Amino acid sequence: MKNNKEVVHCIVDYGFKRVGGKYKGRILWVLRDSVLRYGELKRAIVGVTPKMLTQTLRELEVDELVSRKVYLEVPPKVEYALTKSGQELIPFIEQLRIWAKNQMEQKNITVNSL
Amino acid sequence: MKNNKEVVHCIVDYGFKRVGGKYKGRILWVLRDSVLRYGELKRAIVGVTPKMLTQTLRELEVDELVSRKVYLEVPPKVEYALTKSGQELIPFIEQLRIWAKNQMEQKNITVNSL
DNA sequence: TACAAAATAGTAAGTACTTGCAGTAAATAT
DNA sequence: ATATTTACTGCAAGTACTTACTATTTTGTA
Repeated sequence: MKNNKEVVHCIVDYGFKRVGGKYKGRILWVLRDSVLRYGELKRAIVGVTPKMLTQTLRELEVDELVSRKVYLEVPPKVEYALTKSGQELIPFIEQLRIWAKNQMEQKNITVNSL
Repeated sequence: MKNNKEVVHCIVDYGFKRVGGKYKGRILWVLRDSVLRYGELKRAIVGVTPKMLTQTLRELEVDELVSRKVYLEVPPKVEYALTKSGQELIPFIEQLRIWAKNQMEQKNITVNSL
């Protein structure tokens, strides 16, 4: 999302710009109750390419929704966790999730993985 | 969003796919408490091109978040309103909005229009 | 000494999303 | 007869977003 991130039209617009994007919601959601290493996230978010995962995590980090902790070991170890702001977003995602669940039931849609 | 809309990885993924996109959130939000004509929406959503607005409204219609009522008059008159599913999404957007508002205050960000 | 492991970085190529611009329809006002 | 109004549609062009693939770092291990 290099997109006019500067041009915010309204508060709702601002909100969606922080959380929008192909993987952000899922990443925040899996981090809701556990700190995860890069590789663990990779396995959790089925379908992400490593490049995309890293890139998305960087954006979340810049926006201060996710924190990154590097352990100086070899092989490398990096842990990702929600920040306070990130945690505050969880109830919101939870609500979307409830809505989505109902929709999927009504429309008889099933999920590919998980 | 022609994007693998078919490939849903999890419930959260499904939810974000319905509401994601550059203008969907804003459109749903302005429709929260009033039925609007195409032209009114156009003025409300600062920055949308007519093409994009139409396209986005079509997607929302297909997803049954928004209803479209055509009056057989000349010049044409078309009204857009939230469906039941669309309305159920409002509390969610409201929550994102509260979060976003806090964030913007903390980060001292201001809005370009509105 | 070559090899594996974990977490990336860089660049080119591909695909999806948006914009811009021209054009349509049909009744009414001029 | 022509202009005006409203809500679009179609297509080409432009921009943003993703993927694919190659490469890097460092230390313990075979």
